[in-house]
Amino acid sequence: MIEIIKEKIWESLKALELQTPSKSKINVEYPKHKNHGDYSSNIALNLAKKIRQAPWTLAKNLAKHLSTDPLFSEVSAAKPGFINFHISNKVLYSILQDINKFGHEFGTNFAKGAGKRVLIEFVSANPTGPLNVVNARAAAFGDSLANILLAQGYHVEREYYINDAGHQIELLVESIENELNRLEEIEVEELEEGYKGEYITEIAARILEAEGTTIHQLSKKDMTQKISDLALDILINDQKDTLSLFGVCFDNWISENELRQKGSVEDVLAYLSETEKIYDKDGAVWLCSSEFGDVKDRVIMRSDGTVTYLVPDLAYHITKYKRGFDRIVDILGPDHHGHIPKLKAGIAILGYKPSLMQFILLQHVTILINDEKVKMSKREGKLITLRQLIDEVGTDAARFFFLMRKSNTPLDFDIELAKKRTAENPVYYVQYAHARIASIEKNARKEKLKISDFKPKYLHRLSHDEELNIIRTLMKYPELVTHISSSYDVNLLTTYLIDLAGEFHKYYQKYKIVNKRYKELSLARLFLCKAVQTVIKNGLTLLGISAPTKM
RNA sequence: GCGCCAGUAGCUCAGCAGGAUAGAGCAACAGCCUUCUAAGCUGUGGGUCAGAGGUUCGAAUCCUCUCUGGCGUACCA
Repeated sequence: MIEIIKEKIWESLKALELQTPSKSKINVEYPKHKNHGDYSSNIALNLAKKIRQAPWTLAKNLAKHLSTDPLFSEVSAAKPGFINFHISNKVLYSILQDINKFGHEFGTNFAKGAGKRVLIEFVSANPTGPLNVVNARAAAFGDSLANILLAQGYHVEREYYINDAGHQIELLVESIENELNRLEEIEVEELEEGYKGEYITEIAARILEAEGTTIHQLSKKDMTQKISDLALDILINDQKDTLSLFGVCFDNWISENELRQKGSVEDVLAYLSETEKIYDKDGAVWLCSSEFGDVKDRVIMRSDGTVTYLVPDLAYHITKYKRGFDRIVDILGPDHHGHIPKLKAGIAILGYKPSLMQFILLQHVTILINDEKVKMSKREGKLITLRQLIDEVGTDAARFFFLMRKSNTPLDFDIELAKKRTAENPVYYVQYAHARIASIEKNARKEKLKISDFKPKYLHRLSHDEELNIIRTLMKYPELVTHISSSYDVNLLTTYLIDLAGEFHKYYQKYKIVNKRYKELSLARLFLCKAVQTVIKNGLTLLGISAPTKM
């Protein structure tokens, strides 16, 4: 609708033989106050200076010209020079018809993405333990964003990068090996840094069960390899299972280990040395990242000859470029933001366009139980895992809660609230609106009111402010989804659904929907309810949350 | 020190593609179930949008500085 109005304004300016700005400069927005109409534009204020005309006169002229358009019931000029648009009821009614006609496709806009290829990498947790709450936030966010981009016609691939190589894996294997020995009452020494927690014991026990004591007959090297293979297999599969419980499925699982075996690390080092943007210092090899926006240069090869994390990560990102994506999105945890400038610099040095990459940083998640913050420590193995979260509050509530906040603000996750089955809990509030409508429809069937008997001419029975306002809210849905596909503010959809559900609950409370004495009115209201239900369901689906018909 | 993110009602936060009187939920208080699910609804109170400048016809929104908090600033990943 916003686009249509922009178009209309542009045509009007042309018709009035005024200087026309580019359409993208025309601003149309939702006014804060209802008596300012459904949409408003400040075009007269912005253009006044250029045209040397008072904004007020310009606004009046434009309003007069636009008010003949059947799209609007009223177009008026307001105080300093705003133009306020009131959409005609007829158009509002036609939106309801659109919603019920398009059903689950209402709110899609495939033309926007037009098949452009987008890669979204998210979660990518170390396979050194179960998924934690920040991983969970990333999973909910990345998956929902992917859904939204898909609905806008982008060709999206969800990707998980498995960091199954490097120092952390060595530590993991050492920890398990130690635990294995401990289980068999072989004397062990405490590891200084190593992984703790029940899952280490569990994995050790499972390996023991699968392999028996024969594992000790292997050479040290073979045994380490065996443990590594088995442990990673267990951990990665556990992550996959948990994610799928959470409703998240990845298209690609990329293994760092495999990339390394293909020699991509050596390749990157070779490319880098050709660029002359690396140098030796203090026995290590450094990258001139500071020339490309980083705060300082970075080591890429340590004095012991091993490469730092940056190198395989560059190798990995090059594969993203080579696969020809139009947009590369990385969703990262809060502890990774220092990594972005290095990566961008490296990419630029290697001759790729850093501007194709977009980074989304998720902030911390704090778990609250009975208003108390739960302290977590990975080293001690004390953490709340995604699996526990799913068991405690369920996938629907967890996903909704993770998506209520902007990605770049910290999130407090109140477990008690997420478990509540009352209006305080926004998930239930929204889902209940959907279920309630299903229930109303059931009641209508009992009363012999069939939605198939509905006729468009009944729509004018929807005349209350509440009814028209609900349609206005429904009308915003498609442009909201489009907006989110560029801004990545997935939280706006969550908020929108809460608002829509609220409007509906209030309406329900005030007006009787099914009343067989007033057939036309009842059918019109059922038609409205159906549309509300469709939009709630479509929205929840994008968020990866179920829309139950009974609660 | 430098960098990133944030600071809006008692609490948790929306709003920040500059707009016309700053919003919701919770908490507090007062109400609504012989009526399509009370997992719901109605009403009341509550604010120097951290502070100071600047840009603008117009700033919670953009810019600069200050203060406060979180994180980063590894030859960790």
